[in-house]
Parts: sequence; C-alpha cells; structure tokens
Amino acid sequence: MTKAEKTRNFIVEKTAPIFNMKGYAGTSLNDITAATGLTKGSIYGNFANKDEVALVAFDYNLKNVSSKIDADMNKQVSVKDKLLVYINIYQKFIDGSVSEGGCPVLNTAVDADDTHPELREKVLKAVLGWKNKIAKLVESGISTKEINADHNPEQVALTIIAIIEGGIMISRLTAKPAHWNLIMDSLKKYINSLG
Amino acid sequence: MTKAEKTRNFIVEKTAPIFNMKGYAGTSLNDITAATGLTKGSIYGNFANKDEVALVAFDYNLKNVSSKIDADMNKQVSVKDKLLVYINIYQKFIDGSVSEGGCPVLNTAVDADDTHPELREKVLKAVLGWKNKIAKLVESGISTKEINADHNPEQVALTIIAIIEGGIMISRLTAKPAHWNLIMDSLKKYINSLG
DNA sequence: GCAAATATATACCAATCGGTATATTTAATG
DNA sequence: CATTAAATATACCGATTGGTATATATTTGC
Repeated sequence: MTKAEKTRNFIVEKTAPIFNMKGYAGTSLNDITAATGLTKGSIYGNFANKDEVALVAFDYNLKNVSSKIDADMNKQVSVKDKLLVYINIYQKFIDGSVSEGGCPVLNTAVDADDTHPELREKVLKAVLGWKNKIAKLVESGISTKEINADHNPEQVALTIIAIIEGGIMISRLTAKPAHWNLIMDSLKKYINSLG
Repeated sequence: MTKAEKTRNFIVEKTAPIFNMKGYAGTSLNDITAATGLTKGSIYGNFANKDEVALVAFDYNLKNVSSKIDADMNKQVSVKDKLLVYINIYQKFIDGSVSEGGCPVLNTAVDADDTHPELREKVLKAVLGWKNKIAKLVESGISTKEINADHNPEQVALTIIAIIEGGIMISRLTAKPAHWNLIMDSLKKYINSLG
C-alpha cells in the first residue's frame, strides 16, 4: 500500500463519521482538515473534490455495517436466526459504539434524497441490495419449510428494513434504549411469526 | 392580521418545503429570499435569524401533517380504523402531493439529531407526543375490549411509528409505490392482529 | 545516495455564507 | 391628508465556503 493510498484511507476513516453525523451540506472542508490534521492541498491531492470524499465515506460507513452483519450472520444456520442478527448489530449503531451518527443508510437516504443524486444513487443501491439479500434468505427459508410459503419475500424484506430504520430514528432521537428494545421485541415477534 | 404577520406566514409557507427537502445546513438565506421574492432585510425584519425561520418552518410542516391526521381520524370510530388513517395520510407524503420532501419528523430527526439541539428538541417532543397519542388510543381500545389486553400500548405505538417512518424512507428513496404498499400491508396486518 | 515522481503545505481566489446598519418605502392612525 | 410607526430594500460587513496554482517536502525506484 503506497503512501497516497494510506493517506486516502486515513482521510476517509476520519471524515466518514463526520459525514454520517452532519450530512453532506453540513460537513465543510474545514471539518475535513480539522479531523485529519491535513491541509486542503493534501485533501485535494488525494480527492477530486468534496463530493468524492463524501461518496467514498459513504462506502466506508456502509461497509462498516455490512461487514459486521455478514460476519455475525455466517455464524447462524437457520434463516430466522440470521434475520435476528440485525437486532444485535444495529443496537450498536444507536449508542454510537460502532459508527458515530447512527445508520449511514438512514442518514444518507434522508440527507441526499432531494439534494445529491450521486449519493442518492449509492444509498438506493444499498437499500435494494439489502432488500434482495433478505428476500433471498426468506426464499431459502421457504424452500426448506422453515418459513411458511404464504409469505412474500420482498414484503418481508421491506418490512424488516422499515422497522429497523424507523426504530433507529426513534431510538437515537429519544435516546431511550427501552424504546429500541420494545421495537426490536416487535421485530422478533414478526420474524418468529414467519414460520 | 397585520402586514408583518402576513409576511411572516408567507415566509414560513414558502420556506418550509425547502427546509424539509434540504435540511437546516442545506438551506441558505439565498434559498429563502429566492423562494419568497423578498430581500434579506425583509426576512431579518420578521425573524431574528435563520434558526428562528427553521424552527417555525418545522412547526408549520408538522402541523400540516398532524392537522390532516386529526381530521381524518375524527371521522373514524374504532381504534383500529383510527390507526389505519396513518396509512392513507402518509401515502401522500411520499408522492409529494402534501408536503414536499417527505415526512418532516423523519427529515428533521435525522438532520438535527447530532447538529441542532433546538430543532432536535422540537422533533423529539413531536415523536413523544405522537407515541403518547397512539398509546392512549390503544389503551382506550383495550378498555373497550377492541384490543387484546396483552398488548403493551407504548410498544404498539413505537412499532407503528417505526414502520411508517422506515417505510417513508424506503419508499421515497426507491420511488416505488409498490414498496410502500407492501410495507403498509404489513402494518395493516399488524394493526388487525391487535385484537 | 541521487533523481524523478509523488505527496503535502502555503497562499491565494471568487463566491457565498449569515447577519446588520441605514435608507427608503409602505401601512396604520388621528 | 399628514404624521407616525412599521415594514422592506439597499448596501455593506467579516467570515467561511469549495477550490486551485504553485512551492516545498517527502517517498520511491534505480
């Protein structure tokens, strides 16, 4: 790994939490230089512009989530246990012990929806990929009779994502872990009702 | 209504959709003057600063939602029918036929969570009030035997809000009405399963 | 260790940011 | 209609915005 690649990674690591907390418009180049200790010249030597930093930072934040989910999910065998992994992982996104600022999918979707087409496209792909992942999981559960065949895999996927993301919004806003627990209890019941 | 009050309302009406779409940091004073056709002097003659415009704009956006919900809810008699009102109302927030930029609660919660304490406080109160409203509705449903007594009213309230807000995030991002319909179908099943 | 290539810092740019003092216009009141 | 009070526009402020040209360090490959 060359020096520039290291610096690029360093910049992304340091700025990704800021973009996740403050959003695209709310994050200034001054924030970026302050967080990295580098100068503007150094930032622009490694990135074309602020947009590129934001786009790569989103990828970083997303991978931070998905890699943890994949790792924990691979430890589980049943479809239902795999789905329940989300509950434990996302809990860490509320207290900030994993990624500061909460879920990057929710944050970026709301932030970029009407303002930043490129960023919007990235988070759109992330949500659709997430949806397909859960849907295929449900399909495999149906084929092994673990899940009742009368369930629509896409609907199950969208419902799970909605509860998680809505739950994150509420729990981070109210800062009450009890709220998260109650919502996740509903999600557990929903997942267990699938078959 | 004096001239200044009219102008104040005018400014709020014109800027509220912008704050809802672009967020606090993303909305500039240039946006405000462009949307109103007024000058900066006129804006600052009616508001102390950008913050005050944003705070009043949030109140306006919130009332825009809640008044419509209250009106439709009063037409319904059963608790379950009252809860189902949310589905029809919020559908209009996705295609933009009511408030541009989607749900102000979701937008402001995500936007202001880590950045704007005053705005955060406002949306926090809105969510807690919403939660209490649904919880009391569920309690009354339990007392009339319409809803099974083994349900936790607060949990039901939080779950409904989470599904709605998560559903809005997904549906606005993917721009697929089918996604909203599938998620709301799950919400209908959930509400109907209450008793 | 030396040269070439790369990476970082300095100093600057025009544009825009939120905000304000003051002049001018408009509206309310006798 | 005249006077006063309120509302709006003009012109400006310093600070900050994202971005760049160029000089200076720092690596890298030989």
